Amino acid sequence: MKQGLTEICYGFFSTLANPTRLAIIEHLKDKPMSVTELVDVLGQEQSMVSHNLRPLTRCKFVSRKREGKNNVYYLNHETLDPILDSVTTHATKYCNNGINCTMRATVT
Amino acid sequence: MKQGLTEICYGFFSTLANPTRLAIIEHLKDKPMSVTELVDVLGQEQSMVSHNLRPLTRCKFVSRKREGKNNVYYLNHETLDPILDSVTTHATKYCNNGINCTMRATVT
DNA sequence: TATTTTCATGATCTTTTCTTCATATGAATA
DNA sequence: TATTCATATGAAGAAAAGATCATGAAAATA
Repeated sequence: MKQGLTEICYGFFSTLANPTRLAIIEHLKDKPMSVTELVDVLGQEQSMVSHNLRPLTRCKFVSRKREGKNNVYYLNHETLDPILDSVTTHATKYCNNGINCTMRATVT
Repeated sequence: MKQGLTEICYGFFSTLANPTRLAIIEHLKDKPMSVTELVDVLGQEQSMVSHNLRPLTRCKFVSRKREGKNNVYYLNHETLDPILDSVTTHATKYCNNGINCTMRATVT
């Protein structure tokens, strides 16, 4: 049974709506990296990086591959490149690159 | 001063990461609607609809136009159509249309 | 201008999500 | 096989976001 667009999008966007996960994505854009490498470049705790890799993996935004003693994570460029390009275009055109944005979605 | 991609994306995606706001977007895809009309089709409280229209407006996903005694909201198709198409494509190809997805991003 | 209709906003409580600490697991190497 | 390196997982307190109730404000109309 096919789910509605709203539900699918909710899982999709809420996985992306997190600074740590976005930073991971931004780094994986350049090259695949192991957890330890991500920990180094992000300056975050290992458990935090691992915790955040999980939803990214579940939603297929990244894939994992065991290489020697490392788990190396690969970005799903096919999905994410066009999406991130769209965001950039929108931000440039409508948001002055985010300068005027609160960067929060709070409903109030 | 230009903000990093991560920050811009965070505002962008967290605004989209909400079922009510996504439902609003889905309805506005068909045609512009007033708040009262949205309240009717969504079956949600008026204050809730208004509260959720705010971040959508701030992020320029919708625009507002006063028409008579109504505030009519217009979807930004230019930004949202390609994005939603990308999500659908991803869901079809990688997620079996969301059937296997928890639909939540929870870190644990 | 008083009233109604339409919509926005504020405050508060609830729920969800995040962060951190502690610990477990698994593969490689000594 | 004991140890180490690399990573995942669980649980719990903290923080953020959401839902609801109450109220305020603007435009149209009577």
